[in-house]
Amino acid sequence: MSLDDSIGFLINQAGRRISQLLAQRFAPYEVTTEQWSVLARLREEDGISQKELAFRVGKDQTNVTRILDQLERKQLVVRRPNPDDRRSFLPYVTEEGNRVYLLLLPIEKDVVAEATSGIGSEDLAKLKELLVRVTDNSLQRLNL
Amino acid sequence: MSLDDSIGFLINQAGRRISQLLAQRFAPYEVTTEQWSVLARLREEDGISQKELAFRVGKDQTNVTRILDQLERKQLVVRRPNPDDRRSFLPYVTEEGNRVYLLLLPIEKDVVAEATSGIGSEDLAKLKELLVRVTDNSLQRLNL
DNA sequence: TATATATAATTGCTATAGCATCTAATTGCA
DNA sequence: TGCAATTAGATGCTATAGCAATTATATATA
Repeated sequence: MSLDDSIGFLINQAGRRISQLLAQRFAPYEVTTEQWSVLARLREEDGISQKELAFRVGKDQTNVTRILDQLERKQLVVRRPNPDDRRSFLPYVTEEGNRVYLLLLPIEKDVVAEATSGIGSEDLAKLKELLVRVTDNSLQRLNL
Repeated sequence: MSLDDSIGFLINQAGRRISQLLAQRFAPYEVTTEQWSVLARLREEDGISQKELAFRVGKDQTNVTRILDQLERKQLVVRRPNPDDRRSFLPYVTEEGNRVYLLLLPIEKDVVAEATSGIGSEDLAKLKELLVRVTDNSLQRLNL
């Protein structure tokens, strides 16, 4: 029994490598892969709470706070007060954020295509399905 | 097209969740999941260089240096000078490291079993194969 | 053999991950 | 209504990820 038989290890290794590749391609634009994922999610559902956003990107609320700090510093996102709850801020993608998103989108697509080259569309669908399953199984047993 | 269609996102999300679950189970033993992976790999091939070890765990050499610092602090690993190259140190698992490894092994197996529950052995094999493919594809295109 | 080049490991830096804790605001219930 | 419990977000802390630069040693080549 080797480390290479551990699904946990294999998933994280694949994740590190594909993120590293994406990070290299994103580097000229000074946007990290995680900032990208938050920006992308936010573009799909603007104006949700940070807590909700954290859930939607599968990240800790603490991290989302800090990633939003970075995105706001770069003026890709703005936080506006939530009129219904004065504890809460709602993040929105700015014009510039939208522009950067559209600029990076094809780069991300390329990297995904390269990382999955040689994998048929059926296998790709299977891979996604199994990853979601692992995510859900883990989430279910997590003490959150 | 949503973030949820991105293999990169899905892999990293699954990786975060399963690591988080494993981290919760490892917490009482004060060993992190990444320390675990280095310890496990080192147990398979003692006495290789840190550079080689880094490659074998799919991590940056810098990180391996620091993870080894942690493992050495906990006396689970010792670094001995490489007699053939005075720039180099060779890490070895200690008795205590071996003991801790054997203690954590069944916990890791449990977590993997839980995270993959409902996935048949054929699909599991497929998942591993596809993850290795993604890793290799990404590695190939990385500027290292 | 002298010197330039390359290499192993470390250190410094920024960003992410996640836990515990804090503050301010909201909700629940006596 | 009034106060306790809960919640949203932020902050502090440690560990990991990866890049750039540093130090010490090895290797290659003029």
